[in-house]
Amino acid sequence: MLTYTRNEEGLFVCPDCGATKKNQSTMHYHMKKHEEKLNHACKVCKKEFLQKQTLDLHMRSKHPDNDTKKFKCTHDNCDFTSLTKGNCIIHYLRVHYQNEINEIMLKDGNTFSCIECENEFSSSSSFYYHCKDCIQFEDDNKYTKFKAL
DNA sequence: TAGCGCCCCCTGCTGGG
DNA sequence: CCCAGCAGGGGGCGCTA
Repeated sequence: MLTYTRNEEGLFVCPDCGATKKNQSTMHYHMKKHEEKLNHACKVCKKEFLQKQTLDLHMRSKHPDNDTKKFKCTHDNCDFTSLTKGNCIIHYLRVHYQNEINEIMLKDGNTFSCIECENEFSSSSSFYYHCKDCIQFEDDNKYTKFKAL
């Protein structure tokens, strides 16, 4: 089995490809990819995934049971629900903060950039997700209050 | 060092209007 | 064709063995 080492900066170094990671768990995950030990298969449809969490998400979306959790949009009179908190945040900003976002969004072809922080994003989804850091909310913590149902 | 769980963030694809 | 939403991957953090 391969083992990783630390360099003089204290970073974890992959002996296989030389990649460096500052977090030990991240390097551990990286090493597993080299060893191809990340096969998580769905018991129902046999589909395979790299990560257990991805398998869990697949199970919740394709083979839901009574315990399946969803995140609900906290905006007044909005019934939107999503399997992931991230998607719920994107929905919340895209739909309910459209005006605020339009003020800071600069679209150039398929590239979305933020005039507040000058970051660029390759998709609208990632731009909207990013906007939670650049937009002034009426209720600062509202987007963090999405409840798992 | 190894293993696990949980989370955030980003991305690409898809389906509906 | 565009956009909202879905679903998957990468990696960070914390904890325990």
